[in-house]
Amino acid sequence: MPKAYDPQAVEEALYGWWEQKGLFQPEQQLASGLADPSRRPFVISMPPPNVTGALHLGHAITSSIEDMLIRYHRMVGDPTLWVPGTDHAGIATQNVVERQLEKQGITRHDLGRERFVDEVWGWKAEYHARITAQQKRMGISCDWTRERFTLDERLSEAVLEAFVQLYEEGLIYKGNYLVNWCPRCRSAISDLEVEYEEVNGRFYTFRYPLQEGGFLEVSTTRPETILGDTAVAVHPDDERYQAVIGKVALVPVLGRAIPVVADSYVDPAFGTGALKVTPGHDPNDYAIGKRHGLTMLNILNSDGTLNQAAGPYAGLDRFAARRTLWADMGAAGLVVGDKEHLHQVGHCQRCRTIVEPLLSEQWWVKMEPLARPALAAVADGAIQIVPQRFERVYNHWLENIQDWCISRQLWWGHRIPIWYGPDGAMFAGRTEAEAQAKALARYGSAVPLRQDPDVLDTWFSSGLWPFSTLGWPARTQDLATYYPTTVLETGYDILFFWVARMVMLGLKFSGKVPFSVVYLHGLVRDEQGRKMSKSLGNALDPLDLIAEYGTDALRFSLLTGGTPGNDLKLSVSRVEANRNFANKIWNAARFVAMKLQDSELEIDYTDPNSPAYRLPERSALGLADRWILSRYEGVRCEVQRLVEQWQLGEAGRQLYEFLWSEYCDWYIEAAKVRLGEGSAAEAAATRQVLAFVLERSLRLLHPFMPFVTEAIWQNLPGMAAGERSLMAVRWPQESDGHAPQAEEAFGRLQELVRAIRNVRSEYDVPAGRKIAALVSAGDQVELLVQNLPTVAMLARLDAGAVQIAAEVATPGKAAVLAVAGMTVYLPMAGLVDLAAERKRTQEELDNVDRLGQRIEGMLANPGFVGKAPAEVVERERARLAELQERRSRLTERLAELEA
RNA sequence: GGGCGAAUAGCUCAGUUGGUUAGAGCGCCUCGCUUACACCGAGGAGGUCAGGGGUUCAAGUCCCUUUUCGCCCA
Repeated sequence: MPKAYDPQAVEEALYGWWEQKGLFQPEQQLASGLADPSRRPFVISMPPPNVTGALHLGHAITSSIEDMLIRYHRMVGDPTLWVPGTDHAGIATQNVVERQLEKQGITRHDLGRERFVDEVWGWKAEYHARITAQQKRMGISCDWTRERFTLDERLSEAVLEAFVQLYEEGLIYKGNYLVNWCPRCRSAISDLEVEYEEVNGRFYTFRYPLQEGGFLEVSTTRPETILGDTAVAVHPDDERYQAVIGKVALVPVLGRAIPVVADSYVDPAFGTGALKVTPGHDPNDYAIGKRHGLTMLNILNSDGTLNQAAGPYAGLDRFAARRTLWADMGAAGLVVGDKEHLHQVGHCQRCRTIVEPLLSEQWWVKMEPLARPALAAVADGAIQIVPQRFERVYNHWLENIQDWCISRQLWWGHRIPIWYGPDGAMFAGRTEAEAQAKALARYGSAVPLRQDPDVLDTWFSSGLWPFSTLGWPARTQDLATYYPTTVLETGYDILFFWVARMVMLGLKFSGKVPFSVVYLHGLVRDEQGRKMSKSLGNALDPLDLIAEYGTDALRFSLLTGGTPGNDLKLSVSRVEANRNFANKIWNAARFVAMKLQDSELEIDYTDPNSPAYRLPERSALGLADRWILSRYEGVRCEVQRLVEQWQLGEAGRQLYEFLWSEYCDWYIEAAKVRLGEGSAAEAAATRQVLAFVLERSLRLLHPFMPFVTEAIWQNLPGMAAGERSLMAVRWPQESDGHAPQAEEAFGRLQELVRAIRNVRSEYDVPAGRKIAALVSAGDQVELLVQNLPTVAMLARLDAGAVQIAAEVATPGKAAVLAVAGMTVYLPMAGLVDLAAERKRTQEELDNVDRLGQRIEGMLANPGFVGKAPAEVVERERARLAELQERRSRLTERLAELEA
């Protein structure tokens, strides 16, 4: 093993080897005997990345968490399936390709639909290879043989089936309503795809001429919509405007006559209290228009220019029209003024263009009937959301759900399976033939049919993902075995977009919840908490981090850097620290492997999937052995509990702490003594314990850091034999290491060693100098005598010059420690400064007194003694006794110093 | 306007049935190449757990409230 762990040297080869072993597939897990066929499969549908996207930290955190869960469950023995795939991402992908064509001066219309779509498929092929290669760098153990793409033939069949069923049940309908229109994408988008941003706009106030003379002052943020006004509204109770209700106003410039209506929607306190009403371009005005039977006028073309309804302004872009109209109105004396105005403006999620509400004929899904069962699934616990607080967000959205606009005026996507007859009649069909058959039934003869040109919202197909990937609508074996899936893991930002829709569609089409747990992670942000973005230039590329620090370091950082549902600020220094952690384990393993060489290790091969280092007889174990075995068992138990409770970060942190601060810092150091100075039997026992704890810890850590753990495991004698993989070794069962007395006793030795090191440091004793010690050990003589070699090595004492007795004679010039129930004298001729000793002792005494008083206060409180659990009271009593004992030692010492 | 989250060491964060003197990483200070590791080891400094009130024998943790920041929804 090289001196430093080099991730680049091992990762890609290990990944290829894992993949080739086939154990990412549940069939292989069962065949190898790793998975237990009687256990319920553990299944995750991977959130499919955009096929033309590049791996970013959002994918990286998703991969890290899901792979951690998958590896854990595979080791536990569940038949484990992780279904990967990519999403065609309609608008996003079409935009990317269009922009690319633009560079060559071509628009998609130049190519025509068919050639354009071919072009996108070409892109898909190229970028698909790139994104999956990038995902593999993360080490994800998903079943690539089951990889899917939302536009695959089988998945497209699922989309058609879902659409036709919903259509036939009346849950999908076509209608002319107000939609969010992106003039750049030239498509409708759904409510969710509109992002509101605060914009510093202007608030324009002008005079609305009345037919009978006079004016009504009205304000707007979008003057160009004046051209689409079909009413002016005031509040019915507004005294200022009683006289104008029912009168006729004239649209500026156009002179169109429109009514003045009374509607209580109008806020008399806002602006002038009179509202221009544009039902064709504003959702609130649309509602007013419906109530008053107003004309719905559309003044916009699909590209955001004004249409014929705008009269002289036709052909102008909406913003140019705004300026021109306002200037014209100024010339006509209608302008009152304008001022700065901060307001929320809707932008297209994909291209940031300002969205226009627009009347348009689109396809919709009726949501309320789908939402009700989805609410119930969470309410009755069929689906558990982690963290639980997101249930409220989920509920609120579903309780106030709006119908979903699913048609997009794009070319890249699933085409709407509706055909129109010559008279406009609609025929839904899973195939054109099915539609034709329906048409034949209606017309009695074959007629030419025209398919709807639009495609479906990408999220419509994503909503079917957990079951379409498993074969639905066909009744496949996979569907029967692996559906419903177990966990849906994703970022909280797509709770509505994706999660809620999968629940609704899953319940609708499979009659079952699509997953029983929703685990939501936070967004990865930069160190200042800003969203990572290309334009800010603060985006960290996971591949760069992997190249510099290794995949395990990145994974561990993402897993332990935060808590579920909360955003995670990723700092490079943290990744670096975790790279160091990987190196630390690597070196601990180097040490162990070196010590194991040529020794005969006892290995139990009973379970071919789980070779195990045997433990020595209990009687052969030293205190440090019993201590580390007990700590190992504690951590094993805790890690398992935390993982089962979705506290993955805490589980990882505990492993870090255990391996570094206990196994490396204390156990390995202690082991050196018994390996070097102990009997052959002691050395052999120590080797077994070193190997046992390391190997078991590697299993526990493997789901978090798969590469370094596997690379080390391959080097452990007797484990891999060149073919076994740590990935497919059983998760450790409970061991019988639990030994609280050993933990207590070793803890005392640690306390003692720390105290001596502290004094050495205070007195600047060089590390190389071994010092003498006299210890009044009271009833701990035996503990100390037995472990003297260890303590001597750790505290750098001269073992030959250590005197231990229940009470030793007080030496002269010595530093004195009252610790762990003992008094330790460190005679350091010429070094001890009496004044400094007095000060140090006094400070310690003060500290002991302070603590003692606190506890005395608690114990004197009848409420505490009476109401606190007995064990808590008992613990405090014991602590007090110990403090009192320490206090008397310190007082004694102080008296000596002052004498 | 409604909802949610955050506020803990200089920085980034843990702290999940309320119970030892509140922890880690990085940074900082002092030592040290002690035969796994300088991607290291030993020791140390550093916190009125945002403010206020309450519940409790006991509050960083539960309740109320205020402030600041962020997000979601309308």
